[in-house]
This record gives sequence, structure tokens and C-alpha cells, in this order.
Amino acid sequence: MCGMARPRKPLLSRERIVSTALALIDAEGLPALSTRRLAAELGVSGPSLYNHFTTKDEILDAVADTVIAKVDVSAFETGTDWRAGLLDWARSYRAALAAHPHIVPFLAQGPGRRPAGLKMADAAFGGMVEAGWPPAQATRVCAMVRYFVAGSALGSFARGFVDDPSAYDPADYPHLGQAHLLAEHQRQVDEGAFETGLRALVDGLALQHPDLVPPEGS
Amino acid sequence: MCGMARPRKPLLSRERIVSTALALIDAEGLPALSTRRLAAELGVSGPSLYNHFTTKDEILDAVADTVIAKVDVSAFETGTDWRAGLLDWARSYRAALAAHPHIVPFLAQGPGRRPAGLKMADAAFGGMVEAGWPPAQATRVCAMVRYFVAGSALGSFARGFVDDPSAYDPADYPHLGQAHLLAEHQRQVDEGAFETGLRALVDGLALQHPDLVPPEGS
DNA sequence: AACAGTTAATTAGCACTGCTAGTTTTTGGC
DNA sequence: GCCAAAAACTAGCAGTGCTAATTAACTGTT
Repeated sequence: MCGMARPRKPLLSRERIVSTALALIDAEGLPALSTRRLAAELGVSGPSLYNHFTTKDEILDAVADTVIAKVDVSAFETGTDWRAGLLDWARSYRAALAAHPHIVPFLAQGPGRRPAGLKMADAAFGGMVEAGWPPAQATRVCAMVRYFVAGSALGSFARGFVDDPSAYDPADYPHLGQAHLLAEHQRQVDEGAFETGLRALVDGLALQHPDLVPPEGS
Repeated sequence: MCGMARPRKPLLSRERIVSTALALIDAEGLPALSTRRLAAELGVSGPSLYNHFTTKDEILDAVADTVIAKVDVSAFETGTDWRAGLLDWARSYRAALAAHPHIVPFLAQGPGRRPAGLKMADAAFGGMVEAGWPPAQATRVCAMVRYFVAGSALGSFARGFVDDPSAYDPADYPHLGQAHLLAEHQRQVDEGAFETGLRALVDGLALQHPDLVPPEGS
């Protein structure tokens, strides 16, 4: 009987699974990624995936890892100003999430155990310490930047505000204009909120630690 | 036939469904909330829930709403310093999420359309405008605080770091100590990271808008 | 070269999910 | 007193993640 058993050349590989999973999520959203659907996309039937991953969450972890791996932390390696390092890192971080908005909800639920996330945290932490920050405080600063970026990404990319504000009674929200309810308006706000917030965060940190701020012309 | 049809007194109500759903989530986590399980907890069989809610997500939305409804925005009503308003709001917001950590991942995915969330945003926005902030910037500031709180809550409360760091090679992360991988350490970091970050955020905003900061002794 | 063990695909199916359809009985308004 | 709505029920559908058992192709040992 020739009922396709083991093929001459493997049909699957961890890489191929991860990349088509990401493509599917990007194209149709997180809930569209079922094991059967992903397998179909790969030209393979259902449980074959479990020869390469032990669990669906493991696949998603791998996908999340490739997204985080694209975050640029090079600004910390060159020994520049820590403020520039934080700004560059945070912007690159946000950009990496913006490139794949549909996976952000999953990603936000546990950025700890994935190797790329740890590598990123390690680089940021190392850069801050090298810039003179006490380790305990450096840890806090890196954590807060991560929180801010993740929260901002969630608020922006996920299903945000409502599309039809007419269902809401403006009298219930005396200060908020109708415009606040519109998704389009929300998108514009987010752009500014992230930049403004990031700047305020870094400025505030510099204010709390004036000794760590290099003199103007250097 | 006496096969329990409509009872004399209604067994269910939206309130009772929402409160036991929240209790179940608090006790056993978000994935434990299935319609059948929740119905069993209510002494009722499965699809009866759909007489009161049209969808499971609608139930979750209602649960999330009751959580957000506990956020205290009174600091904005009294016409105090906007900095105190922001600080109090953010802390109360975080406390409300910390009280029900298991629902945070759902809550973070779309805080826009729920009435309590809108009410909260309305109060914060109104307070900032009353304190002299231009509306466009007030919107941004409120959004960034929401992002920070949500991101912080997600990073802290969700399944964070790994429990057994021995599975990781320290050589891969030269700066991070083993302690960074421990959940317990992470929890302690979060406490400080939120407060430090919040302060930095407010300080940085005050720095960007010195005209909105009242003189010291008033 | 024969054998064994691992690998990578298959199909069948289990327990569970959210939800719909249709039934039955009680309630509340005219 | 009647009739529509409300609120419970049972049965069941399509879909979910995942396991078990099967088959065939590679790989390494003797």
C-alpha cells in the first residue's frame, strides 16, 4: 500500500512551520491559526506538526521569538549615551511589534522565557550598567521600558476603539468628544502618545539621576 | 412532563453570571472559564447562559467592565494638581488590575468599547483639560498612562519568567545574573519598576510643560 | 547485506470548545 | 383567559488541541 508514510524528503521543518505560521497570523489574525489550518497551509495533515513541536504554544513561542529577534539593541553596544540607547531600543522594539500586530496579544503574555527576549533584556541591562546605572535600578528601568512598549503596542494594534460611535450616548461621557471613539482618531493619537511618553520617561529618569547625564557638549 | 423548563424564579441574572465568572477566573485562571464550566458553577446547564448574553466574549466584556469600574478617578474631580491626579489614577488603575490578575490578558486586548473604560478615560481627560492641558495633548497623556499601566500589569501578573533557571545557559546572557530569571526576583522588580516609571513619566511631562506646573507652595 | 531503531508522514478518534435549534413550561401584559 | 416573551432544558454540530496506532523511508551497526 502506498498511503503516504514517511516521504523521501521531509515536508516539514521547524523553520518552515514557524515562518508560515507567522505569515498566516499576519494575514488572518491569531485565532485563524489552528493546527489543522496551519497544517493545510503547509500541505500536510494535522498532527504531523507534533513531530517537530510538542505543543501549539511551543510553535507560537517560536514565532514570537523570531519577531523579538528583530529588535535592534546595537545602540547599547557602542557605549553611547544611555538615553540614546533607551530611545533607539524602545523605537526598534515597537517597530518590531508593529510589523506583526496580530501576534502581540500572545507575545505580551510572557516575554520572559524566550531566548530572543532574554538576549534583548541582557543587552539592554548590560548597556545601562555600563553607562553607570546601579544594577538594581537598571533592571527596573529596562522592565519599565518593556512595559511601556508592550502596553502601547497592545493598545494600538489590538482591536481598539469602536467603529460606529453612534451606539454610544455622548451624555455619558461629557468630556470625551465623539472623535475619541473613532478608530482612526485613536491611531493618530497612538503615534504621538508613544513618542511623547517615551521622551517623558527618559527625561524623567535623567532628572532623577543627574549624575548619570553626561555634560551637554560630549 | 416535569423536565425542568422555566423555573418559578429565574435561576440566572446578568449580575450573578458576571460575578461567578469573575470568581472562577480569579480562582482557576482565564482558560478555566468555559461556558459549560461556568454554567455548572451556577447550577445550570450549558446554553442557559445564552438567554442572558449573546456570546461568551460579551460575558468577558462585562466581567472586565466591573473590574475597571473599581478604578478611582476621584483625584481628577477635585481640581487638584494634575500630577497628583495622574499618580493617583495610575496607582488605582494598577491596583484594580492586580486584584484580578487572571483577566488582565483579556482586558488588555481592547479597553475601548467598554462603558467603564470610557467613563474612566472621560474623567481623566476632563481632569487634564481642566488643569490647562490642550485637548490633543491631554488625549496623548491619558493614552500613555493607560499603556504603561496595562503593559506593567501584563508583564507582572501574567506567567512571567521561568521557575527553573537551570535550563538556561548563563553564557548566553553575559550580563543577566541567574537571579534575573527567577519569578520571585521578577515580582520584586515589578513593584519598583512601576513606581519609578510612573514618577519618571510624570516628571518628564512636567519638564516638557513647565507652564502647567503650579508654583511650589500652592 | 541484513537488521534494528529512529524519523516523519498518515488516519482514526477522544474530550472539549462555543454555539444553535428546537422543546417545554412559566410568567406577565392586554 | 389568551398569547407572546422569557428562561430553563436536551440534542447536536463544527471545530479545537492533541494522542494512539500504523506505515514507510532513512540511518547506523554488525
